[in-house]
Amino acid sequence: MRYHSRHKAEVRQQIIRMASYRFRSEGMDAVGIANLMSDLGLTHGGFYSHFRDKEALVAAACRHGFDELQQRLAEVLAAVPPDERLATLVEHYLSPAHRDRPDDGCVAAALGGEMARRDQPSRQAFTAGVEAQLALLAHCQPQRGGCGGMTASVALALMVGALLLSRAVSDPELSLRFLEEAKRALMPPAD
Amino acid sequence: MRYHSRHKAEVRQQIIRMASYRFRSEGMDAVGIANLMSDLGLTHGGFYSHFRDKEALVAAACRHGFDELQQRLAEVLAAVPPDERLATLVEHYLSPAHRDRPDDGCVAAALGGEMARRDQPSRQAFTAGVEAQLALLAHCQPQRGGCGGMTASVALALMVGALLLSRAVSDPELSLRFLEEAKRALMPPAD
DNA sequence: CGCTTTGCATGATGATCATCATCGTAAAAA
DNA sequence: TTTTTACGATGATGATCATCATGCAAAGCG
Repeated sequence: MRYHSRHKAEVRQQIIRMASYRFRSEGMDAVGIANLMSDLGLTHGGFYSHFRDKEALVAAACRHGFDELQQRLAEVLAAVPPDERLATLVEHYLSPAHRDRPDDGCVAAALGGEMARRDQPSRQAFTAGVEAQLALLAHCQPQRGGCGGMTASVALALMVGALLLSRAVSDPELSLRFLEEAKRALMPPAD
Repeated sequence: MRYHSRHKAEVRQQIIRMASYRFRSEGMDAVGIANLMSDLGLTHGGFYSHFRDKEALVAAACRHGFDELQQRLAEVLAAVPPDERLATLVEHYLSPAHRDRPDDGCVAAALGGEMARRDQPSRQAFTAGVEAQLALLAHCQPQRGGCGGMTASVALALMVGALLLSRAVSDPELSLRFLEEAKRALMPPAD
């Protein structure tokens, strides 16, 4: 090998990382291979020695995005007493900061809509990520039943939907309303 | 004018109608002008005499999609006693049939993710549609408070999120779980 | 120090994209 | 019947797309 043996793997990782950001912020169709590679100081030629096609990159980027979030969240939640974990997670997920940084945020909310139209490999990677999110959510329910009596899948659907709508809507007030009211619905109702 | 005076308006309406279907089922970026026009037996040339640019079509298609749904729902709900309206709406929205026909379904669920990245005109049309949905939802809450104690914006976010995830996920069982559990959460809890 | 290996660059392919300028033609108006 | 008018067809523009075939140059191995 002409570079040290890790080099190819490192470049591959960089491609995936950059793709996972740009896909989330611009959409998967809007990011071209050549443009993406040039972000890393490379040209489009080498791409196909790393991935069979764009679909393979989408799947890898999807996995990477979920893994990264999962890991980051696990760290944050571990530092918080168990009965505050749900509140911490919800507060973070439904914050304006998360709304305004889709590139660094939840893959499900950023790419869920387009995922429904993709091929099997990508959708499988996406599904695995969603399942991991569900497990994490179920794991930090304060007591039996879950978030204000919701199951994990209901809580996830609500969070994803609220974040998605808060991003799509052009009225800042309505945008905030989606975040705030979802937050309230997810937090334990009593003081 | 060479055709009868309604002709141009009719063609315009057909373009919008077709666009609103194809945008929902294929995504707004994936549908090209030339391809869309050829669906109507026309060529790409005349498009720009109907719309300033593609963005204008997106906004119009968005309005059309919401209007159509709003009208169809209003008809269905009017034929149902007030205390069954919420259940009817939820049952319909979270049905596998709706999941499997995005082209004929909710604009918010199909295009919400991509809407966040579009220009102002489209997002304003989208926002107006969302507001109409919220009003309709608030209007068919069975009693004070709303769907199992949810506000309209929470109910909408949950429905949109559940439908979106049920479409994106590749596991049929998980897909159904999103629909069923969201349904349960939205229906009045007591028998 | 030369050989082999291979990651990446170069460039081509053919397709599609949004947009616009031009023009024929068919229908309405006269 | 003749004139007018504008819808929509044709074709060009320049950009970008995913994908692949070829070739260079550098790094590890001998």
